[in-house]
Amino acid sequence: MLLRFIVNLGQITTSSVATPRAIMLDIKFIRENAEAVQKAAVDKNFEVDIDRLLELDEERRTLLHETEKIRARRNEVASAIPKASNDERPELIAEGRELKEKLSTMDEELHEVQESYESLLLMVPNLPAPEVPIGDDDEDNEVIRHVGEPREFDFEPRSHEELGEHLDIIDKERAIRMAGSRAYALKGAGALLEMAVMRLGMDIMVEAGFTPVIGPLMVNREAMTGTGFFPYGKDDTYHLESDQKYLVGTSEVFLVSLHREEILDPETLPRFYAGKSSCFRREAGSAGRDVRGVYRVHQFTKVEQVAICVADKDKSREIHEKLLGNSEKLMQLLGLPYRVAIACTGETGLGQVIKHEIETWMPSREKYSETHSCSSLYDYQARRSGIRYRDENGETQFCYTLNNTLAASPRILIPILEHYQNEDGSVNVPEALQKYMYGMTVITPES
RNA sequence: GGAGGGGUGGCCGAGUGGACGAAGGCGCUUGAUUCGAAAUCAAGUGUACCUUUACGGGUACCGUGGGUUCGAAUCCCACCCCCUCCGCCA
Repeated sequence: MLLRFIVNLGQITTSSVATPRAIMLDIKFIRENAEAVQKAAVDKNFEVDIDRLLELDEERRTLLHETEKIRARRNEVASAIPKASNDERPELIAEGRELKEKLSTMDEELHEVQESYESLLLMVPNLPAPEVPIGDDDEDNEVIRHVGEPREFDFEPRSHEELGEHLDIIDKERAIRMAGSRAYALKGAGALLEMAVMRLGMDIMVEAGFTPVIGPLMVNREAMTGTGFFPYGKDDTYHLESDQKYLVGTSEVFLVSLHREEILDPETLPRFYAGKSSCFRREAGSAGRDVRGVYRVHQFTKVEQVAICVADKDKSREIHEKLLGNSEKLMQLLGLPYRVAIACTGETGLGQVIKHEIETWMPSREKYSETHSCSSLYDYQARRSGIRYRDENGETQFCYTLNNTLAASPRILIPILEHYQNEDGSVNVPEALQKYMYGMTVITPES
């Protein structure tokens, strides 16, 4: 089985040996469900050796126990010294010195074990929900409903690329000249169209009670690891080397990280956020794929939904449907034909429990293609990010997180342009977008 | 970019080598008082990991990481962040 990602372990740093933080699936859970976890990794197409992890866990705990015993004695000796008589003191100091030596070698060993352990732990995937079909690629996704019908053209429809050029609203040639492959520029009605979709999207979000957020697009490694994009997604992420910052591939990174290392008041849950941001993706390993048009680009704009809720599967599922519903609402307002599918295991990301994709009909591709992705992660991100709440027993619990695309452009412009095109190469503006387009109803080369 | 100041618990704030997981205050919880409340008094009040059937015990955490020491919130080094002034700037 081909591995989806090439893993770079080199730069993962771990938290201190003395205070291991919960950073992944609960190790106790992994211990008790080793087989299921290993199966999840195989089904999801991630390579991780659970047996090795458990071995390291065993070693780690043994060393932890031993070092803690030495530390306890060291503390005892150290506090006895000031009270000791002059006769006793040299002996105690000698013992302390000895303990220090012992501790330093053992600590080093523990450190190494801990580091391997945590690196491995970061790569353990979350378990997919039972209803997720097992499979390798999107061929194995399970379509659960269709909404709308692909348009029957009584003329030869043009691709969005042709339309974009004809209308002079998508300029790839000039953009590529200054920025390289997969670059594009939206001009005139093209730029307005993108902004219109984003504004419509944000209106839906605000009406639904989501808090709009514009957040940092350059973030540190902790935010990337905390949201589960590192270590696996590292190759797909732009790195600003001189500042040790990374460009986010989605506003999910800053929306989830908003509450990093916080204990939230459960009264304030669930929290709903809508982020609007540029998104940056290197698209590593996809050279030569989807090179036509603006389907797969390095930089795009997105309105994203994020929810943080209590650790309850039913509640999470309820919110999942709500997020999905918001996106479908947008699609229906845009009047675009789409279908909804459950992503199979091979298409389900490291932390994802279940993912629904909205796939929109794209005439030029002659198929439904992904425009939205709605994911439940349970406590996967919250563990890594330290987002907790206090339950009714006063115990801290990790929150559950979810996210879904509300609208991503320019990809969403593809079905809009292609679906609403006219025989003369003009494009009708969907009614829902007209008010954000200064009343423009049709895009022509002159408009 | 240059010069200086600073990061301690939910908050404020003390602490410059041992009695400090950390004074004091505020806040919060519980109890006493009260018909009830306020005020007052008393007790409690961080996070995580390891261990234990349990009661409990242990370890770590004073921005982060290293170092010195029998012993570090306290001393040393590096980094991160915040504030003030200067420079530059949408």
